[in-house]
Amino acid sequence: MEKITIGKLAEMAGVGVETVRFYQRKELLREPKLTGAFRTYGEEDAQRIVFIKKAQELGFTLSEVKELLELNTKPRVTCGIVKSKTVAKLKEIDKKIADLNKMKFSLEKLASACDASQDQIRQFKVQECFAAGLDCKC
Amino acid sequence: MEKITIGKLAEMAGVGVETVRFYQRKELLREPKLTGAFRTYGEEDAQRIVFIKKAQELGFTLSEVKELLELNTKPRVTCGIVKSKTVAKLKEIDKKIADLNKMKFSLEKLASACDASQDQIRQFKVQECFAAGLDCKC
DNA sequence: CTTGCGACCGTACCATAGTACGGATGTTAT
DNA sequence: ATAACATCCGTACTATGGTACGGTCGCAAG
Repeated sequence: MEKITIGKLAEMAGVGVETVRFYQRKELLREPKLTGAFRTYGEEDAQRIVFIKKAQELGFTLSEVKELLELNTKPRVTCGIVKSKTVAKLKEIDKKIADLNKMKFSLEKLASACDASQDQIRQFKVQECFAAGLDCKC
Repeated sequence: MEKITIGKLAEMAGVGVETVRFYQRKELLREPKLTGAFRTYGEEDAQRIVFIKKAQELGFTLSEVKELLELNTKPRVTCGIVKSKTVAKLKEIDKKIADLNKMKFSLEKLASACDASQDQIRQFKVQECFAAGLDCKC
């Protein structure tokens, strides 16, 4: 079998060794079984770290990521809770997507204003466009 | 005209007074003109703060937000630069949207697994689903 | 068998993004 | 005019998410 040490794991996941230990302290990663005195990891630990980094880039904090990851580790008895938390996370995600689309729309306008007349761009104000809760009316 | 003090501005934007001063020190907000010894703001400053908060929630750091905001404040001569920076930001945004959609897809699977058989949910692993760069193949 | 690399541990330090504090001064309502 | 409140400023403190440091110990190759 694979014998993934902490150093290999960190390299696989594209993080530092200290980050792995940090995530373990924060209980984002399980404490792995020991081979002798050393921790031994599996492929799934690397996947988990990659997920954590992705989710962070999308604006989730580590404790939110923890919640996300816990959604599937709870036993069957808490199925209703998992369901409602999942639905709540889905709402958050939809909101993020909607806001990003508004931002995208505004930036696309900026890009095409750039292409067109040089006067137009002077009129264009990103913050006006994004303003009032990212509701772009310009 | 409106006479918006720092306290009113903070309230309008849903942040603390100290946060406004902090953004000024970071040059995310202009230093406003003074009415006597006190700063006087406009509606657009509140909009700008709201934009900053939104963009942060979407995973942009303050210095990235600063870049976004600077896209429209540069003079005409830098139009080409503005254009290429805008396009770069649009790519980042598209990537975020794509990742959020993958996350959404996985969570929707989790939600429906919750509804269906109780055995199914035990099989479902969010991290497997999200793994390998959020490429969900489950 | 020893030397050297990697893992072990706790602790300390760092950047980012605020938040609080405290003393001075300005403004407003009674 | 004086109390009450808001603003001014710099400085200090906080939480989050790591990153680095220094010393010890285990393992494997020469």
